[in-house]
Amino acid sequence: MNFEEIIERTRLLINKVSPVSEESLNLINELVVIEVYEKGDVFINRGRRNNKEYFVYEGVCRSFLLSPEGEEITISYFVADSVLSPNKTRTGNQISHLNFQALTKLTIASLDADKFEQLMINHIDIREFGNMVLQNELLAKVEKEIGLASLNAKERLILFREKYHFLENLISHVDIASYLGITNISLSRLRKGLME
Amino acid sequence: MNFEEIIERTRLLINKVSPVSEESLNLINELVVIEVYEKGDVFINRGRRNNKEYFVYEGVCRSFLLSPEGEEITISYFVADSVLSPNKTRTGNQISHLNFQALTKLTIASLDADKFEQLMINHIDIREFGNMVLQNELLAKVEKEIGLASLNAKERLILFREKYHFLENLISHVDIASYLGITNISLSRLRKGLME
DNA sequence: GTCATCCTTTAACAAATGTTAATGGATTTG
DNA sequence: CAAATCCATTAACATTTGTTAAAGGATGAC
Repeated sequence: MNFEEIIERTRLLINKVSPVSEESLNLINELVVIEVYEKGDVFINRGRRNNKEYFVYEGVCRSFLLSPEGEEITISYFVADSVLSPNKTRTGNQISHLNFQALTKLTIASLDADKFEQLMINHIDIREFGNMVLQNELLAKVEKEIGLASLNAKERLILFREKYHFLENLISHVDIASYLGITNISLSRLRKGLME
Repeated sequence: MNFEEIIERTRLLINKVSPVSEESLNLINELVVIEVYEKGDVFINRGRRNNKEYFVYEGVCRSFLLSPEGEEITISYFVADSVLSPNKTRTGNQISHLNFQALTKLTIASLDADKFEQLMINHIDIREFGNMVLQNELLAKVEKEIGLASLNAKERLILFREKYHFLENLISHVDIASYLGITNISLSRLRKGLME
């Protein structure tokens, strides 16, 4: 991925959220460092230091946690051309609260979070972008919360399909089931039920 | 509530999250406007404009939404000496995504969100405070999400009691049940089951 | 104080989801 | 190619949770 491609990728991704000036785009791109991971790699570990922001250029990843019983619970999915949860929302004292794992080959941009925060402070368009990422993050969480609190599993699966139709044949059903708050056996039953 | 009391209330509340200098405290207090509501009052309406930050001085309130079926779903509770979700996380284009309702007589401080954002930009300790509020907000959401995704209703009720023990005898069980993602009939059964 | 209203509990039954175990298909490894 | 492994499905049964309806208790209005 050459420099030109990176600039275009970043422009596309940022404009999807909240457009910034060409000057701001350049300032952001100066911070970009490309990282590539293989399927299955955990690239942010809960409990370890993390001080970066991330843009997903290619592939799919998820955030997950261990339940009290030691099962992996998928919290969120992140697809190509989207922004990972803001550093401030997934760390405390620079220590990560969550694990992030590549579910396919994954190409991401990483940016120093402190330097990015400075850009947010000094540039209103970058601040707007950052705030919009934050809003979208919370909005997605509230939506998921409502789903878990008010819909049954079948309805949640239907919503999941509307939002992430391409993921169902791409990633493990165990992961999807934990995201939906059910067992993978239930997921299999629901899939069958929805086929008819 | 006189000026001195307000200052002390604010100091207490802010120090619980992330301490700020005496100077910053004064700058924040200059923005404070006291609002008082009665039990049942909805003081932020979904779909209406809102451009304030809020501190809860006395009483309890909740955020809620209507499910697709028109039922009220309680998203979060906010108790005395805590900060309401940051404006940026509960609005989009200054339009509120959520309803907020007083569950008891409620005394809150409201602050102009734009002016508060300027304070965050110009004062690192206030920025730290704001960011910490944000982190706590997300952390609470992730915790709740894990609970909904990985625990059964009985376990969620036990957690709720640990976190909000005093609320169970104060507010409607219909509200609590929707927070836990169950019906109030199930809640009643679980309460009985846990008594033995 | 009595009536009306609201909230919680209880009961009986239905539906959804979990648990355990076995089966079958696909993919990888040797 | 065969064996091994992983993953999804299916089955049988247990448990949890929802639905509907009725009853009991508390609170406030008159």
